[in-house]
Amino acid sequence: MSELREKIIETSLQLFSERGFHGVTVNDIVEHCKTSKGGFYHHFKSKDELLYVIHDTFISYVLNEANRAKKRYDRPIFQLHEMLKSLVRVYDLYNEHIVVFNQENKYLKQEYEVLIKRKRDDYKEILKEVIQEGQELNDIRKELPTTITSMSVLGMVNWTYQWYKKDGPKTIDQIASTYIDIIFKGLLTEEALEEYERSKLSKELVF
Amino acid sequence: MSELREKIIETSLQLFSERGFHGVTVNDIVEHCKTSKGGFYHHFKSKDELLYVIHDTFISYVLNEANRAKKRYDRPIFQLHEMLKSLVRVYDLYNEHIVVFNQENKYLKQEYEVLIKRKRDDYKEILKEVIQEGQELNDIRKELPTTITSMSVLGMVNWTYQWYKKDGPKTIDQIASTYIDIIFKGLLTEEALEEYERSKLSKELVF
DNA sequence: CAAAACAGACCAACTAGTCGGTCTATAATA
DNA sequence: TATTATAGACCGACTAGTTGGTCTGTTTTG
Repeated sequence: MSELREKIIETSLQLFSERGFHGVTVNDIVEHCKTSKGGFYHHFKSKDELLYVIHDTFISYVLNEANRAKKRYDRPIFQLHEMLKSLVRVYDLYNEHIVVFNQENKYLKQEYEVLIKRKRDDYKEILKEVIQEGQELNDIRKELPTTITSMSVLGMVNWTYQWYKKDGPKTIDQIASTYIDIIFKGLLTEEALEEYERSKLSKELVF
Repeated sequence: MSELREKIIETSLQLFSERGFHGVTVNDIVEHCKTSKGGFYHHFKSKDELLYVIHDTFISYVLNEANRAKKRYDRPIFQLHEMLKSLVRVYDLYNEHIVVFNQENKYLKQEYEVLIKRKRDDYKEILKEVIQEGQELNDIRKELPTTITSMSVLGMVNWTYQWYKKDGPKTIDQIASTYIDIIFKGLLTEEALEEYERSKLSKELVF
């Protein structure tokens, strides 16, 4: 990987997350990088491609994490636990990517938008499946509508991009465990919740 | 209120929510309205002011609803119940406003941004207070960190703008009651939850 | 008739993207 | 080894097009 290419991504990540995609010109980026238009367009076809690269980096990462979570555990609620943990922990790795991802996705050019949408939909589908399977096992309350429930969970976690700061008063793991606490108490059946509490004590699940 | 002014707002609401603020030009708006630049700038100082008006309409409405909820009930968890209900029900009234509000707030010019931020912060503060008071009364679990909890709740509800469609398979009241179900089971203490269930049966709280 | 409402030609500023060219490093050649 | 050839990385002045906003009228209204 080229050094300049990485520097352009880092810089635009910071600028985009502060001022938004349309609040930053290509000139702004190259000035901050101490490079030139030529340097920029040598590495990227367009400003839109740069936006796509940022989107793809993040969504590919969490999608991969979700698939690993599904493989690592066989019980849906533990898969869910792992998915939530990784989805929140990403904030310490890709905070700015996430801000841009959630803020600017409407501005992706169609050719890129379809690629991102596919992965985004894949992620949603995995989450929905996990919840549905949890319901079939009577671990998750059957009276909850599956789709709304999965969007609730996703919303709660994804909203983090609006307020999370790395140097804030709470660590990302504290935030994650609060989310998981609320979600598991909210979704699980009494029996499953008791079992989950026991497995926490026995350190079967490490945080 | 001028008729053209309303038409401009309606039109831009639709266009902004589809293509984003920067994906719509003033010319696009006036063409759709069958009016002219003169017409537009007679009613708005700038495109930015129009964006502000859209933001303010929505946030002022929900802020007002929150204050009414606080007055109507004296017990925090009932205030919370009412706040959530109104915050979700707004989707059938201001769906497009909300999409724009959540998508384009970064592009508000500073003079407008401070005004919106104040109201937004007011709303968050009310929600946080309600949850804190609920904790003091032992209605809401004391082990939950107040701030993260209130942001969780807000996130879950606010994320709705990402997927809700008026003509979708679920009514807004079904969605609201699912949210409330999950949140109340997630946040309330056992005793408070039992009481809440009883008051639902006795129709003390109507949905 | 005066003031408000609207029309639309026009402008100045800005922006993404281009293109001919340079510079450096490594490989091929003699 | 000395020289030439080639390729990739990068430069920056320039362009073509777009956009928000203005300004001078004209029409409508009370």
